[in-house]
Amino acid sequence: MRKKTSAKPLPAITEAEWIVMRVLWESAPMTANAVVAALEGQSDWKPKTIHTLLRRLADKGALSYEKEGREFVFTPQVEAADCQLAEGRTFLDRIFGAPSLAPMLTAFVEREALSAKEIEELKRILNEAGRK
Amino acid sequence: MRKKTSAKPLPAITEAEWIVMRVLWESAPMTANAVVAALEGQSDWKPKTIHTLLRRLADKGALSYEKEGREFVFTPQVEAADCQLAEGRTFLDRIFGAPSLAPMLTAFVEREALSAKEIEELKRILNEAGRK
DNA sequence: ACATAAATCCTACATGCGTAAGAAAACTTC
DNA sequence: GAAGTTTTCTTACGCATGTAGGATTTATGT
Repeated sequence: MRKKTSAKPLPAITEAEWIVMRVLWESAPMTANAVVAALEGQSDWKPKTIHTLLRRLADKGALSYEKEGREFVFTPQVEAADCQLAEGRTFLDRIFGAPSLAPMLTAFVEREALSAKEIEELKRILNEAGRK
Repeated sequence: MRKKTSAKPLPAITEAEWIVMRVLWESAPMTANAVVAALEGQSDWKPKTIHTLLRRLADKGALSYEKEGREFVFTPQVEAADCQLAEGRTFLDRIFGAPSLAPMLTAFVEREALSAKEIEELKRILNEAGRK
């Protein structure tokens, strides 16, 4: 069975929202306060700001929430890899004019932005990909 | 002599502006009208809109312009690869939380978003990078 | 030089996003 | 069941961005 069969359209996630989503993807389900606590130190947002972001994400379907005692508990409704892939394609299109990784990799190489170690890691990832 | 010595801060380029910059990087120097003509069909912007984008890009130093007869001629003042690298790092940070290409490549692989041909091309780019 | 056409300069406006305060509701504890 | 505390809901506001119209200036042909 193919993966893409039911492909619901992914919600647009803004820059600030990505920070929140990354926390959720790592440790969901989480209460609003747990998210606030997790972001302590990583951002200087007021709790109210984080609540706003959670609500907006829930509004657009990126998160679900259900009451658990006194607090809401949030859970991602979209998968990280799907959103990352979609954002990646959009990004490549915007910056390089084509949804392919090659021009991006070329730009990094051209500016010597990759260490030897990173190059090895990327090769390893590609080799595993090819072998499947 | 190192490359980064004079690193002036790159201007922030918005989504719409990237489309204009890509045209300029390909065929600069260009008059405003040449840019408008080049974007004919690729976008449904009114000429005035494109003029506004050119002006904003000039304002922030991404383009220079000088009068050539009746029209201005625009030339990029920043290099594509530099901007692409900077945007790429920002993007990787925003989406994956780290400025490394590996997580992005992993996400693409994980979703089987790369053809065998693309994988080969990426490997080739990496091999050339390593050999320098 | 004057009219005309073409270019540039200034101004504008809606929407989205980052950021958050204040109001209202709900749960807890006495 | 009233008071206090904690959560959620409603509302807001400035700035950036996409999108462009109108006013003004500049070149050009006669």
